[in-house]
Amino acid sequence: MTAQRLQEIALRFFADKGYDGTSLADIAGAIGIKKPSIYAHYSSKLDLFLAVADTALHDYRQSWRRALDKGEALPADRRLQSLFEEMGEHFLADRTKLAFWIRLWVFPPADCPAGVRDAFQTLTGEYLAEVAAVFRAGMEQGRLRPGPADDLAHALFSLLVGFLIRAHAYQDTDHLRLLRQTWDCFMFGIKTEDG
Amino acid sequence: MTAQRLQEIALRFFADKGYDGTSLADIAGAIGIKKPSIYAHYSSKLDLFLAVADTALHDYRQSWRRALDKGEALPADRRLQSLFEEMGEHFLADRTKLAFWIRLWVFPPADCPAGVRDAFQTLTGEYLAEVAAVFRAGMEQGRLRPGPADDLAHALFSLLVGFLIRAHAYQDTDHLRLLRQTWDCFMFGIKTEDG
DNA sequence: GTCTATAACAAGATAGAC
DNA sequence: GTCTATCTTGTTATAGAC
Repeated sequence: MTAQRLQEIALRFFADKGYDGTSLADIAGAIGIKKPSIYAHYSSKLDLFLAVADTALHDYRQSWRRALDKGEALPADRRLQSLFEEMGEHFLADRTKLAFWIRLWVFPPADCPAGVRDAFQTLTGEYLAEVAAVFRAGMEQGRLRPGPADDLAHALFSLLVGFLIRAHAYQDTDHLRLLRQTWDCFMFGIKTEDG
Repeated sequence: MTAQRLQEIALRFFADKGYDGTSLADIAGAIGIKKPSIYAHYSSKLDLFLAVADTALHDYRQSWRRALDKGEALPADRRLQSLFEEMGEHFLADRTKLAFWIRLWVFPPADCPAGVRDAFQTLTGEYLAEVAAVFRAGMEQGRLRPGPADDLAHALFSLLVGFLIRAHAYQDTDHLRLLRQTWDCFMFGIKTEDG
């Protein structure tokens, strides 16, 4: 199916050069067809982008849904760690996916319909609500410090986002080690007890 | 000076719509001149961008240089906190500056010379080295847990970046409260001592 | 479904008058 | 320094043959 190939290649270009920086000739050339042939599969450049974005949103939801389910039986603190590492490894494993995801969330194209941005925000809101629930469970179990669960969920999300963006910008270092180190800070703090 | 006005307006457009998404006609129109007049001040669109980027890089360096100096007399843990909050507040105070900074670092334009990206990386490298030194000092003073100072500096940087990008995407919530909450997690951890 | 050809337009950049 | 006019190139998109 050429439509599928088009999405794959378009994802690469949009992730790498951005929506405005990508021309349909680039995409067509990369899969060996001519530019007008794209219109047999997608009615416009934006239509192609929306198809790619839709796939990305589904993948995003699936990734945290699966990561949450995977650690369901764990105590809350271990579940959060599992979630953090699973999400980190998920995006680290595919840099193209990561770059597209960041671009879609942080700098969507100017003519991107508001519905897509809202869908992203809604998904993230659902994710944050789930994470906050795990925080509350951990506090009730006495395994996590008492605190504002919603804010803590946002803080953990910030940490994940920052880690991923740093990984996007620094392509060289040992990210898995840093992922665990970053998690340990969040878990145990950097301060000594007697400070 | 029209050249100065051009930089200010260009900064806004580049931050908001990106380099590729901004046309010289947009910029010219916003300050009330015509497109060709820009060429009396800058030899090309890229030349204008580089001028803006240069200013942004200086501002970036100055912000962490000043934040580091400001807390020089504090003990290491308080100094890190001061640094984190100063940097956070610095970028939160000017969303345009923040958006341009993120774009320049994470998704520079395709025709952006490698020198500019390298300059950014070098600046960040210097910053990370300074932060790592503060970590080491804190460990020697017994106020911070022993650990890999370089990795911890990166982790703290990730946290700041994630917080800022989250703030860029969610323009509504109370960011200063979340900034402090996020810091507390990093400082004291989320785990109870007896876990 | 893919192609050639072309329309319609926007963008960066230059020439030359004022 | 700013303008009008123009050039050139690149882009999205369509028409119509195969």
